[in-house]
Amino acid sequence: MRYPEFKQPFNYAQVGADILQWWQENGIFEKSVSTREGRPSFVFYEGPPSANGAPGIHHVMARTVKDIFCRYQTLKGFQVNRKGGWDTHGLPIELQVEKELGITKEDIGKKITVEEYNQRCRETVMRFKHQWDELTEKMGYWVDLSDPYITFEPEYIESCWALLKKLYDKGLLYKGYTIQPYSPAAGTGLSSHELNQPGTYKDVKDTTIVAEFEVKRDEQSEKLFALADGLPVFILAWTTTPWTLPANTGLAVGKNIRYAVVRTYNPYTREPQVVVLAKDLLSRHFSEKGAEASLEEYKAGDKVLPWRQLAEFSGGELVGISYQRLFSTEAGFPAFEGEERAFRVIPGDFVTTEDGTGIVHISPTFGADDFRVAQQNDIPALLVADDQGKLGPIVDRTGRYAAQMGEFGGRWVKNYDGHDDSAADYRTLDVDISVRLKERGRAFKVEKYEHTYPHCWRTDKPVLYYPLDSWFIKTTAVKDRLIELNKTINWKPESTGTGRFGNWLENLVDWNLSRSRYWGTPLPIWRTQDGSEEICIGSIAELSAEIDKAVAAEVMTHNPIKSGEMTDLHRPYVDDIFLVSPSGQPMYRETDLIDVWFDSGAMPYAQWHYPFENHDTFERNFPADFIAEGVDQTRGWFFTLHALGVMLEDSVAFKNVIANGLVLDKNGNKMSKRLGNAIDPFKTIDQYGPDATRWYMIANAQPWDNLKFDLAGITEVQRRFFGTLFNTYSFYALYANLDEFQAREFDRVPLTELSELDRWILSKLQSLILEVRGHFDNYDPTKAARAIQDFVTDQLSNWYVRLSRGRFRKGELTADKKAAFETLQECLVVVAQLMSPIAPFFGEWLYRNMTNGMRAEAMAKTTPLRHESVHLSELVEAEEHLIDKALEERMDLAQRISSLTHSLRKKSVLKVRQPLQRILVPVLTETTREQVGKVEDLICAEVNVKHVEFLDDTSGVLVKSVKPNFKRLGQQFGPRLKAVAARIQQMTPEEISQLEKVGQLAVEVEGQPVTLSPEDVEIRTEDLPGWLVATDGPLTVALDVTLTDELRHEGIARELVNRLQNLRKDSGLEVQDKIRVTLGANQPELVQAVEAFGEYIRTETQALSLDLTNGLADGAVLEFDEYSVPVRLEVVKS
RNA sequence: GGGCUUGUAGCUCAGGUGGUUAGAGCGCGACACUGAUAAUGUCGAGGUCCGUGGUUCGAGUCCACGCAGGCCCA
Repeated sequence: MRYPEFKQPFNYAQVGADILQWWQENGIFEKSVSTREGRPSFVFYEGPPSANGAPGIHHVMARTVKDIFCRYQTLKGFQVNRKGGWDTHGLPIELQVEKELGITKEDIGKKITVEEYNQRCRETVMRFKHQWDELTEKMGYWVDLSDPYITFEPEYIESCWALLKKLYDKGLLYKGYTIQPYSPAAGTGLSSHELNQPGTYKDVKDTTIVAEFEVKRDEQSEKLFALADGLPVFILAWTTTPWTLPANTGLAVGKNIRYAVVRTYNPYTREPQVVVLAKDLLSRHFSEKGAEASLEEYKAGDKVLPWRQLAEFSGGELVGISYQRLFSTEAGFPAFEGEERAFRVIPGDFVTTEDGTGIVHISPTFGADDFRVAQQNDIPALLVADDQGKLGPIVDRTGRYAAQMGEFGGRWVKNYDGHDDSAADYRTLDVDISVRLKERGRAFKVEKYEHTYPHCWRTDKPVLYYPLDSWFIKTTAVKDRLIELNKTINWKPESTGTGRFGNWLENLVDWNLSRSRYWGTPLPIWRTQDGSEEICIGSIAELSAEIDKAVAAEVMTHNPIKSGEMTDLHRPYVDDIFLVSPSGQPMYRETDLIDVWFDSGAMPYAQWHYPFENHDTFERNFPADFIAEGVDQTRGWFFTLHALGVMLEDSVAFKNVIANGLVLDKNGNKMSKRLGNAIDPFKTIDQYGPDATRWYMIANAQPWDNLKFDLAGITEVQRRFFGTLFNTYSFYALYANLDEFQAREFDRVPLTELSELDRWILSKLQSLILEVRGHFDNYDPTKAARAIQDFVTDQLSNWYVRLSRGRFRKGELTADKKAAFETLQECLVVVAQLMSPIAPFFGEWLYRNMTNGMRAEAMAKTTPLRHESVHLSELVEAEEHLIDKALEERMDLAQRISSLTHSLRKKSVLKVRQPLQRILVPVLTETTREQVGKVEDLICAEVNVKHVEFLDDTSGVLVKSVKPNFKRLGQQFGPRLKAVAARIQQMTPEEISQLEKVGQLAVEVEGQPVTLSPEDVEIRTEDLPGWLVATDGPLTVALDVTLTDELRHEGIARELVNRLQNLRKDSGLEVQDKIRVTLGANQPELVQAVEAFGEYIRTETQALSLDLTNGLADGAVLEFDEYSVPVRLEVVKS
């Protein structure tokens, strides 16, 4: 057997396993790289995954996208190195280890040494590596797993250090501080990337306060007191974080916002007072009834708060007013440096009248905007000294009030330590502060309010905005260049590049590098205690040289690098190294680690240990031609790659990028283990096979759209696409083997001798090659997949093979039969190749089944099919001269005429098995007649009629109608179009005829002469009087339903064939088995049919003889229509 | 609140530059075809193309404003 044959049901998962094994045994992946040595390279960067968790189905999606283009470019002849990598540092691993050990950050260095802790991280981070490797192999993702880059290795860290030093030398690395999101529970500042984690922003109900700040009476405020009639005046400010109120040092107003001065009462103490708030927000705080209620008669128990607006001021007029501190030193709260400059009204550009009071309470240590406007207006922050005398905010790093904070000293700002807060009388700090303010008449409104607030993505606790020392990379210095170069990157989809990424670049801030953690790349900067001298280390050698100086200065006892004691650059070892400054001062390492995103952004350099070695390799592999990751990486890996590329090389780091969307469950919900709707990638691949899984993911939606993952979709792909392709192959294999046919690359039937059908499918095939190449080149795998699928199912299987079956089945191996085999063989081999980037296993299976028999000769003659694997082959070029548009057009006509005829048969209840005499096709042009004439045989065979009859003008039976060509007429007539169109629809047959013959027609529309040309209308035939017709656009078909005796007899013959074939099948006969048939001669029509068409019946059913007899009583009976025919069937063993 | 994005049949998706009957597959019902086919064909049921305005002779398509979902950020 030359072509392997397979039984249904076909096991696609097994193909995956078998091909995988064959790849591994024969080193096909390695060969796909090594055989391209010396060819131009296509550079791909693997974004490193972290192996501290099990891979999910979305990883199959992401990696399929990556794999497709690497395989495609390999087919195109490029060498595609794919170095794998692992992302190993960072908070997720640390938190996982803490959880497993049952410790917190505070315990590190106490309950467990940093050394042990980091060792534990190192072990944990690769825990799921074997699962990742297994998935990589099973899904057919080709990446070099044997020599991956690993971000915790000394060489990798050393590269990062070298890059940092380059930035340092360029002045792009600096120490500063900002108000940053900070997670007291995790004990760390949160990067913007971490705050970008899904689920970070949550709706929470907090106690909120509209606090009353009592205005001091002075020159500035006299205009208010002049209205107040002796009452105290308060400024109202709203906050959702009452715990920041004791740190208040200023109030911000909008310069152009209008503020109202209102006479009213304190709702809690019922004291009369005057308050100030934004005019636009009056209705939020006061009712309409209150404006009418008597000011004088307000008393305890009244629900309606009376109020009167006294005056209006702009924010600018309020600036400079002073007010009393809310929590005073007299009440036990601490004095602080610069207090005399505090408690003033200042302008703030961020103030709105969206909510609150239009006045914003400012605590410079707890808000980024606050910090900025406070600095601009010389408002001090409230700072207190810690036990070492160092000044800091009123909240310490664990999220607790400083001891100095009077009655609230030592209180938790939020529940960061997990204390029991379930008791009914439990009161949060926010509540206690509210209560105190209410008692003192300093609260105007206290209420629970639901708003969104960021939470630490891992501990789930609310973040604090908190001042932290930080090292920054000054990305703002190269902002313009980042934007400029970004415009040269081909983003898929484009909007992610221009919108999401581009807008982000437009609003860039400096990159905060610092992380106060343990497991990560240490910041290689040493400083003197006073910070006046510092050094940035760029290599191990440099560090060693500096240690030598320190040893000489007796700051260090010996050099642990030279002695071989220090082989790891992580903490705690680097922290034990002290250097000496030029002035002889000891220098200590800045204890920060760097953002893990620096690690991954550094992979173009660090994966090669550049700049310490592999200069050539780096040069050859920078920048990347292609990367692909999830859209969530936009401000993560995509950004850090780009930023470092621009800052270090003044270049993009990648030229083409696909940002793929999320994989959701079939209902569009996010997959999560908790909800139990997560799809197990291993089970999916085991059950459906890798190819159908990959194909479904790619064909169903564009990679950058979210994918609603539905297993039923894989089944459909498997049935419809892979099933059809498998069957097409099986058909080829079955008949090729029966004929002992072996395709060769030589001695093929010449093109000129091929049938219409052959030349048609080959034309379609070339168009497909062009189309698929175009889509892949354009990084659009979905359109490529859909084009291949449509070709295989609609064109190849459902038209070419369907209409060619007879050619394969019958007789000797004639030139026509050989041509059919060769054409189908050509199509299948090309399809195998085109599909192989998306379905690498099935593509390989099909390619090898189709070509293994040709290999020896191909190798001997060095022809295209010499390659043992489709993935080693070279992508076929479209032979454009084979594309015959006229042929494609007339085949399209054949398909549509057939479809119309089927439709007519259905209406007339005439099954296809019943032959009919003719169909009638009106033709308006000679070319249509010629086109249809060339495919007449195909149509007749498909719809079982004897011939196609054309009707033209001379027949005198055509009824024509016209349809306005709106596109053309609209441009010509504009507003008059409706009238013109109406006139056209009223055209008489004579007018139509004149338009056709003369080439123009003068008519009158609304009293105006209008000249119509044939292009202005579409002339079509719609009806044949006396005939049942079907139409499809300009095509009309009529069916002659007259049945003659001969046609009836042939119909009977075909029924007999059908029943006999079924009987053969049911009896378990093979296709090539011969039979002898005896039929009961019990009906005259039947006897006539058998006599007339006996030869036909015998050929179709492989019958050596076909006899009629009256004596058949027992045995099987063939039943159809009104007939019931006894039959005896004998098998003839050959 | 801002940026980006999606909204077309029960489901998944197509619908260059505006053109008058909005398509496909799946699913559902019926009938048919088939010695490769668990495939396929024909017919049928199923659409206020998210809404409201606007531009235009003409809007699923362009513009504005909304609504709903998603992602990212404040």
